[in-house]
Amino acid sequence: MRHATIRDVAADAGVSIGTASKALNGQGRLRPETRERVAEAARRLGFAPNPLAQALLAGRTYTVGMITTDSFGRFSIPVMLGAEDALGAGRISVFMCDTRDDPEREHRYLEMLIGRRVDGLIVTGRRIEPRPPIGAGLGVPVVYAMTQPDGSGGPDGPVGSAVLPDDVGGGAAAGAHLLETGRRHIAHITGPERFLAARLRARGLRGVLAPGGVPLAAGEVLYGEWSERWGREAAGLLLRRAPATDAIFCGSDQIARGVGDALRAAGRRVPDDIAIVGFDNWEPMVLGADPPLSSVDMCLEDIGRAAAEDLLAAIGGEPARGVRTVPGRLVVRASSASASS
Amino acid sequence: MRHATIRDVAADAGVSIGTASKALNGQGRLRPETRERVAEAARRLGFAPNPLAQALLAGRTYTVGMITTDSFGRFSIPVMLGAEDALGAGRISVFMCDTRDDPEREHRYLEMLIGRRVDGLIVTGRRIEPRPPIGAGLGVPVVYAMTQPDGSGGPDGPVGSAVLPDDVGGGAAAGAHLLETGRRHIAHITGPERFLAARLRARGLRGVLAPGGVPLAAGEVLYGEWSERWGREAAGLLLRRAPATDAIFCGSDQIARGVGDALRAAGRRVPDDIAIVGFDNWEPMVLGADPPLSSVDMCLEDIGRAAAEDLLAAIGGEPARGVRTVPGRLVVRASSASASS
DNA sequence: GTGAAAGCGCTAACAG
DNA sequence: CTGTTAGCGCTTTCAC
Repeated sequence: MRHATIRDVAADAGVSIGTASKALNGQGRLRPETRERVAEAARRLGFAPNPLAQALLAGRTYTVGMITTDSFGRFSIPVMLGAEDALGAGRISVFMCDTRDDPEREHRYLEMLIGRRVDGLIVTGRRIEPRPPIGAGLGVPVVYAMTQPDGSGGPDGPVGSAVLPDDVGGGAAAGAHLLETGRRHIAHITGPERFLAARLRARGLRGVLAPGGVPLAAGEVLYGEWSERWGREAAGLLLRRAPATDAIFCGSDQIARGVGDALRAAGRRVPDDIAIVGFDNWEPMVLGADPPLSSVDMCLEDIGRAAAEDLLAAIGGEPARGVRTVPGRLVVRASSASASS
Repeated sequence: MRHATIRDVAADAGVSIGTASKALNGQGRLRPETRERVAEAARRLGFAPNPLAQALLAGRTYTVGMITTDSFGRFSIPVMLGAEDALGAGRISVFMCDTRDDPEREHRYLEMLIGRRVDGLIVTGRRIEPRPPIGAGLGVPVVYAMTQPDGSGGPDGPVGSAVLPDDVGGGAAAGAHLLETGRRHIAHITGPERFLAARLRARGLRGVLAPGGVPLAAGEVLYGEWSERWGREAAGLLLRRAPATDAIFCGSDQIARGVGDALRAAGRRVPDDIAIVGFDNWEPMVLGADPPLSSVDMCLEDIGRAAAEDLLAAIGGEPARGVRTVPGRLVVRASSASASS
């Protein structure tokens, strides 16, 4: 099944190639009847223009490269999905590249993508900390999603814009929800302090507790790891240090799972004695828990979509600047129902 | 930074375009010194041939389309990673397409990929049951990974080959391991019976129990759902029906988690009283569990890699036929250590 | 209104 | 050994 070319269409319609092209693209002035004849021929032959030829001529490929350092992990996947969705709607195809966090692979992919004349690049990651920019003077727009370039981009100014989740807002939403449901001894167990996301979420939480004069249970944020194990360990610690705790906001759903297990083992009921709110809204984790976990959803697909929109705008000549944040949303489930008291 | 063209290189080296091409591609007979001069010019100018032009001419794009129905879920991601890895090594780039299980989207993507003249297609899924073939007479080879086409492919014979995990082997490995570690009352809790994967895993387990005259604890496979909730429920059921059970092989890690929680709640110790083996070796699940879960790893990346290899072979004119199975491996962790007795 | 011709960047066949 | 030519499929002047 060879592809029909415009030549075939022209022959079939009894016109020249140039005329056929004009007819198909609505260019120039042609007799409507000619246009129709060409359209008809194209339809009959199942003609579709060869994008390679078009690209060669136009210098635009309608492709973009998506580079992830995250092995398509839990975070970058939804981001990529959202981006792919938004780009696909604009008839843009996506080359996917997984660098496995290897700078050398990243470089190879970058060369390949530029070589293939992509119209733009989306770089995704698993951590929001600034990373070395992917390259300067590439000649194509770059948008970062779930990660951001460090520095201000060198001599040429910023090398691209970035779209990030609203970690501060997420922490605040969790805190507000716990306050609203009557909790007054709220603790925070989260990942390593060196993670910007952990610090921002903590800041968001503090931001809503402080105005109400509600201190953090245990007096401080319990930084540790992003693991269930740490959740279990920290919960034990917390029960000893601050037995009055009636709510725990966790920096991840995995931590929340560990916390839940430890509370149950210690004979505390969730949510009656202690409410739990997680972060990520990672379905298998939050729905598998007993009771199901309330959690902050970063709306990763929206981040991807936003990044794609910014990229399309940049390709169109209207580059976004700086960092943009996408709001998340709190999903309330049984683990943080109102205290029964 | 405009891309240097072969014309620039030719000019810089003081030769004609044709000569430059030959020099760069090692064709024809040229004076070594000329070759060197051209190579030098290319290097200096950072020349890289325009793949669009090459593709236009050669009718090969060195791109393949990867279509997933799974929204890049837990199963298709590692598969895609493996495939992308193997293809990337062959300098082939991957267009990624997520159909969200929507036949119409699938069709759109298919048209787009064929239109872009991909050299081949990889179709991945989340279930191994036969699915409607993606299309017949596409003119490009297709390999299915983690899914397979139904029918025998219509008038033209099979429309492509398929690469699947070894579910039977996985079930057998789990059973053998439990027998070897001294368990004799082995139960099986798994997902819905309508899932081929569930039936195959059960078959594998039975295949190793039967020869040793070891009956299945509770007398039958407990089919249910792929969820923690079902794991909890089924474990309760099992303890009532077959209190002597000393090992449970679970059809998924999520089920295994639920089982573990229920056993703990019932006062049974893992692994001392009852061993647990899961399936999928899904790291966040198996490592987060307490104790960490033994689990069967389907080696999804290998499946992807195998699919990519088959596709490359097919593109090269040596299409694979039928269904190929990739061996998994059992990862033993604390949840199935030998009975202490 | 329509056709002929040039050219996007490259390779392959043929002259010289 | 090297240069010239044709052409992949398409769009876009520019004549007619």
